[in-house]
Amino acid sequence: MPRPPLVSDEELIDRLSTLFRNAGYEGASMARVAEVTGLGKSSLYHRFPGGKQQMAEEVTRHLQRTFADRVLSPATRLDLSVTVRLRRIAANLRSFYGAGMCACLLETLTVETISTRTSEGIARAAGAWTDTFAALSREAGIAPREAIARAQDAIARIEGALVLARATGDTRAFERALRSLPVALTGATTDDTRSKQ
Amino acid sequence: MPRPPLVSDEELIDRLSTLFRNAGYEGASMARVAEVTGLGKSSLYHRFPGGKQQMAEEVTRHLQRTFADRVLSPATRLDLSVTVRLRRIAANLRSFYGAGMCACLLETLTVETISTRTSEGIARAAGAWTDTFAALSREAGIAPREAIARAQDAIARIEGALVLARATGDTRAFERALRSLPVALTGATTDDTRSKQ
DNA sequence: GTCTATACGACGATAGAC
DNA sequence: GTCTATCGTCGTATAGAC
Repeated sequence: MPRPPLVSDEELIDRLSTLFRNAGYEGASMARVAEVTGLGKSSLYHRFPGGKQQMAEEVTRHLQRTFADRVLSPATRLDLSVTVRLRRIAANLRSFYGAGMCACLLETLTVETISTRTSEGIARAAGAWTDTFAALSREAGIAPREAIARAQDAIARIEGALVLARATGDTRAFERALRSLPVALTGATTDDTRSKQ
Repeated sequence: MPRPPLVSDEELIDRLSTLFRNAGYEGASMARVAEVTGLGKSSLYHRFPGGKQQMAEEVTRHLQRTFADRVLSPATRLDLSVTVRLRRIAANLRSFYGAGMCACLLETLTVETISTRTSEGIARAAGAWTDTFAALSREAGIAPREAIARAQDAIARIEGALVLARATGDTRAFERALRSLPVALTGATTDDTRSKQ
């Protein structure tokens, strides 16, 4: 009769995700992994035969799912206006990133040397986020190509605000990025650089 | 009679800066440092008695100076209009960041565990950049508080575009961030989230 | 499935010769 | 000022008992 695991798979990947997000790939040493999960190293290699690389891959997948569920899910609430949906997404982003004080895997995992599989996962996550924002922008009447540009620009502003917050401790740019999200994706703009491209 | 160094101080800090920018603090192992500088480890500890931490501090200072000289210097060209100065700065940013494919110390050095002195240097560099942009914005007639907000937002957009480029390989958001820089700091905006703050 | 014990390399840093 | 040789520590990963 197989022995039940001390820590459920759900719990395990959840704690791993938190660690990888805040410490990055190289900062998340096996010692710290063992510490935050309460498991010995051998147990971890039993659950992740591929070692740290496999952990990074599964963390990437898990955070992408979590992001879709806990952040982007209002995007498909067709009963709400696009603006209201974006306001809800902004609120979700605020809590997901701890009001600007939490890092994003896009930033922490792209600095370090990681496997091709993991960086492909990161690229896919960025793509999914962009697609969601672009779809909302199109739904608000923005032309397809400009919708993609607006989506990328909005995400860039959010990510950059997180970088700035980590560097300076000032989270106001993050707050403004969230506040301006509905306008950035749906509103009129004085920025004529997009149409010229 | 003292023996002249194999590599000049200038050359040394320059190669170190390139390495730290692209590999980050933990990725810049002493082995790689020795490799790119052509010096042995002991020589490096002779020139940097404080070890890697001292290297990081001096790289931070050096890059801040370089950034001021090679990127932000048009800001004080009082003979040019603010818009023209910003276009020149945008061009400088493009070459400084390798058209979007080079990382920024703000991103790479804030992920990893570094000394307080170094992170203070990073914060100072971010502050200097913000101050320069905010001064230009004020010069264009923007109110002081909003000028700071615009400066932060413009920097966030640039930094975030670099993150996105590293994650996806798509540098178009970076290009747009540079193109819209003059308007972002000086022009009218439909973004009413700033004044509400 | 989890543990203790350990292998083995890479890390940052140092000693001492030249 | 630079080198070779080496230290101790921590990294990932594994072996084998329970």
